[in-house]
Amino acid sequence: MPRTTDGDGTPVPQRLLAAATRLFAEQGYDRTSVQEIVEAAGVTKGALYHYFGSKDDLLHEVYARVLRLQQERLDTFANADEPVEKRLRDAAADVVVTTIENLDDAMIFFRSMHHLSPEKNKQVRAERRRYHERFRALIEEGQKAGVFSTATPADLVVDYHFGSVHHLSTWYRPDGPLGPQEVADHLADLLLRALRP
Amino acid sequence: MPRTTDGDGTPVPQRLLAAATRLFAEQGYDRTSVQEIVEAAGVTKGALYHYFGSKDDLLHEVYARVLRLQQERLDTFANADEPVEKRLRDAAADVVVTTIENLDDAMIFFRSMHHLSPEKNKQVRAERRRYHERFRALIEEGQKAGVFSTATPADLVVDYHFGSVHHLSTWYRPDGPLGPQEVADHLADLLLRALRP
DNA sequence: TTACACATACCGACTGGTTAGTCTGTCCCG
DNA sequence: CGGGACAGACTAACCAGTCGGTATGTGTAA
Repeated sequence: MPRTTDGDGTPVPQRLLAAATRLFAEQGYDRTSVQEIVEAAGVTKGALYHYFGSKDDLLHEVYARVLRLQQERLDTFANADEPVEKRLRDAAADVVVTTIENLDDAMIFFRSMHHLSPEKNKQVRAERRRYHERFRALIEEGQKAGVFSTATPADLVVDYHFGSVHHLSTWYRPDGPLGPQEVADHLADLLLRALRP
Repeated sequence: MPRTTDGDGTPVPQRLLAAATRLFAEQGYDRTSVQEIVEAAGVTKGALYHYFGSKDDLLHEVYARVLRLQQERLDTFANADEPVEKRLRDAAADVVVTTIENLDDAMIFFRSMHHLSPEKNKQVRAERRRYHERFRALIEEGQKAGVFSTATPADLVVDYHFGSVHHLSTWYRPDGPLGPQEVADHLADLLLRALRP
């Protein structure tokens, strides 16, 4: 029997990633020692450095996972066979829901970018830009079609919306009065209302 | 002659605070060593610990300064003798301008909250809430007066706007195409448009 | 079927480097 | 001459990453 799943059934690399995600979100990247991570995952340093090249690598994995997920979802909504208003609203609301459902990831994402090595940072920024562009294209499409106001540059509108998404990890509490879908509907509403011609 | 102003004319405590602000924004709190700060300020550790109790204290001072400034400005705009739409627009635009003009402060503010000691963190949160409440009151006033839509709870609207303010330090570049006032006008526009009944 | 080689999956003591904060002492001013 | 304003060496703690070692499974050849 390989030790890869010793104890519970989850493979060691995933246990490490999960522990790191939680600890990075709770205490920040720099305040979390590798020792804490391996203890939380029930292994030792040997295991961590067997699967990951560095502590930095672990952080990078978190980013890769989030980016992949969000890009996939955006593409699905953006390419749907629906009027552009609905596609934008659905995409805008969805990113809110998935962000709330992975608040730890979101916290890390926006708070720890600068802890990545310059090289990995660049890579993440590039992927992030792709996401941004796709979202912007959606808005520009609506503007050209005349269903969205052109008063504000599409770029700024995207940053406006993602600012609020970013901010979620600061104020949203699962035990608060609003569920993820409710918040998402409200925020998508605000976006669409701001875009009314 | 006291050494307090040795070299240039700026007093040592302020030189330290300025150096710390810049370095915290550039590299993050944890990645900035006390040694770097004192070197940048042209003094030694003795001087720093003569004026500040800890590295944490230095960070706290940055927060206190930002909060004081923003609260003052908000109060001025919110209590002006103008219709509520104008007061909200002015306040919303002003916070964008002052944030852009102090991007370093903003960067630190939103990225380093969790580095403060629990006690100081609580204090900052409390002051921040006061600010938030004042802003919310403005929106609720407009909603009651019927000039703003009541479709979205005022709380959420505030978070929506401050999310975008928060986000500024991530994407705004002084050498970009838009000046501070232009960005502020656009963002205030988006807020007011979203609030149209 | 057994025996041996080899790889994978880890363990945990150790190292080299860094850091916040302390403390003793010096210098100048009133 | 007393005290505020520093200087700078020192300490105690911590931490990322390394490395030699061990255990377990797998392929293969006699």
